[in-house]
Amino acid sequence: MTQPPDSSRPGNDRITLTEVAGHAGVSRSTVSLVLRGSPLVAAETRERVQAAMAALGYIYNRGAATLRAARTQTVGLLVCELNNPFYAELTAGMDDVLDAEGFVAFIANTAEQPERQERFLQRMREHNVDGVILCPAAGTQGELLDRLDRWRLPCVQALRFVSDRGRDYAGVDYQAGVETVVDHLVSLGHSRIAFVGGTLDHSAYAARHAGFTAAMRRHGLADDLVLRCPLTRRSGAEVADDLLHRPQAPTAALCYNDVVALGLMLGLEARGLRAGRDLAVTGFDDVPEAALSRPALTTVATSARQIGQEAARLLLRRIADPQGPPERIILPSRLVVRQSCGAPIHSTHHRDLS
Amino acid sequence: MTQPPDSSRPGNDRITLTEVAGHAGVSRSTVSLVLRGSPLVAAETRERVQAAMAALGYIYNRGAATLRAARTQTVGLLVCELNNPFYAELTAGMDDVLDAEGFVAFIANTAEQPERQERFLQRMREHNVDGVILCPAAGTQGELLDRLDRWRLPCVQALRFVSDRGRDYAGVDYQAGVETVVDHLVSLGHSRIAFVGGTLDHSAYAARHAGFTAAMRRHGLADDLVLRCPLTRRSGAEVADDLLHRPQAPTAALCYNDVVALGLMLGLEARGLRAGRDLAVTGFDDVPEAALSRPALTTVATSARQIGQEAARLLLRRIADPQGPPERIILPSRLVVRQSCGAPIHSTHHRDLS
DNA sequence: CAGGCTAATTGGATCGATCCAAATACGCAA
DNA sequence: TTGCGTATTTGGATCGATCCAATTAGCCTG
Repeated sequence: MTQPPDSSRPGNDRITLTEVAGHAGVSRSTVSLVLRGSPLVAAETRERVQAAMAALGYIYNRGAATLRAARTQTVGLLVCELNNPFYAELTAGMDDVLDAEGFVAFIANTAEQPERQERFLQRMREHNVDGVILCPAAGTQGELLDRLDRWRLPCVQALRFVSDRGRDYAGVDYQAGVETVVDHLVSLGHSRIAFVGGTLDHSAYAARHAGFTAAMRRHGLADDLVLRCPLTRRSGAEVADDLLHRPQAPTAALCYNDVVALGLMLGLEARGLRAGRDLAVTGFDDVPEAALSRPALTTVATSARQIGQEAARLLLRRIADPQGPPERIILPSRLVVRQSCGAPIHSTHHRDLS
Repeated sequence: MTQPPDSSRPGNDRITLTEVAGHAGVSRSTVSLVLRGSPLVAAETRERVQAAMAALGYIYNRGAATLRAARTQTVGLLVCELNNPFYAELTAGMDDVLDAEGFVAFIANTAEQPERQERFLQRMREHNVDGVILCPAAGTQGELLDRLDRWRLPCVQALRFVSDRGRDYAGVDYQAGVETVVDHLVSLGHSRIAFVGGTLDHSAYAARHAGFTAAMRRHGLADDLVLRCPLTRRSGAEVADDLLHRPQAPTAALCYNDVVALGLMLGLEARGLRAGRDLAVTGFDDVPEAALSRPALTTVATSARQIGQEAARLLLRRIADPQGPPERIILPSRLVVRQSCGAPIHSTHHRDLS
């Protein structure tokens, strides 16, 4: 009927700064200064306090600190598609930089759902994050960024943007990447080139499509062969028929990303056709499988990890200086020519491994 | 020389519960009760308070709440290798469940470094997480779990464990998975089978190796052909020579995971050999590339996302009831027979897409 | 030795919520 | 009208840190 006599109340055993102060024979204020590495404290005192902290097993209570101090040393990562290996790499890159600066990141997978993204943002605000890195879900309204401003919540957009006017952004030069691919295909003699894949509207789609259009026009070629389809292997495979049974069938398919390209190659194979011989196929991202498929996929390499690192760096800078000038970091991409575009097939000895 | 006159102090504009109370004409206590959904509050009052919150744009300050309340609604995710697509999927699964319960997760990539893992754990404690999901870095000492106990920090191990005696764990039945592979290879007539890959010692390695040994002995076969190598494509390729130039060369290589297996297949090819014809090759994980390689890789499918979900569920249960009985969830794996093990080659029409 | 200056330390108020015991309001029976 | 039980509401103390103005200690100089 009563509490068990020996019941040690849960969580009551946490050592506080006051207890450390008692043990070290100084005031709370001094311990607090030591915690924050203030130069005001005498070396001898500092050591005594640190010894006390070690002896008692003191753990800093950031929640308490946050109540007074401005910062929490936390940031939010809102990723539009966490299960995609590309974003995994990106996240790892962010983690590298944040860890080095003593920050911890909340992670959230918005799964391309704006309302989920909204929910997570609220939650992050409740947790008082110092800023967020956002890969905006497709369909995100531009008004969101204004709200972030009003909330005074520093935000860096990564890989995609709702708007990048006057805002921090880290991404890849998708347009130039696609243009390089077109140039390469044209140099191989192709003139009917299709742009394949992508259903959602966001800046990353727009940029690639713009690259396609710009390069085609530059070469005086028609840029109207655009097939939108979901970014899955399956849809890539299914689009093969549509592509080949047109009045003027293209001789090359420039795919939105590797996943679609790999799917398309499977679709061709299932029809007894082969990429690189019957249809030139190219991808985008250079996922590990690209080097591995037969024929190996010509694609554009982007360094996901590095983008993650840059985005984190931008955010930390913005947190430190909210008024500073906005920065855009656009990393270059790199054309990786393999066999799927019809270039001469090399010996497998030279295939790249990862 | 003085502050600009209009300088609105940063962060001073946050609405507090007290202001909501004033606006709604009730006390702070009442607002607090509304926030926590207490049934004590009269419906009419509740509505008035909620209207005030909406009108003022109130944001709950969890940091402040944490100071008094026991819970933070946050957990930590310590992943040993975040950039691996497998873990990306796992993380997405955890996120699904945590989101539904209103929790947010801190993420940390330990990158197989115990000291990094240690650092993150301290940081999570500072942030007062309610619990952690741990994929222990290779080399983690068993003593860590005791410390977690002492800290009263609920912990669920996932995919690997340091020790699972009396502890929560969610993972895959690696041993059974490997045994199935051995059985299949034996049924195809193989008797000299090598176990290839893995350098780090952890439970996931031990379980697979145990499966190999058990099944081989069961069939009365020698289980001593074990080649340890790093889990990269490159090492997989390099191991091919070693494998083939032994006095009694094996006829099958059961690889630790798909990455090594895919590498090994490339190594064979570079020597003019072919998996499934000159050497049976199998993998583990069923990564997307497995279905895509030529020949397609026979492997064992595990559902990463589901494991993530289960691990999160276990953790939430443990947080709710710290004294409850420990639970182990072992999900089954599934043999996926493709061409790399020497089974008859099917038409590509039947190849599975993802 | 007083006075001034720097270096180091300190106590009390404070952040924004929760907890708890106590106060108040209301309805109804005696 | 009083008394009492139930339903609501409330003020003050509290969590564990930080901030700030004020104090104390130590040293040098004239």
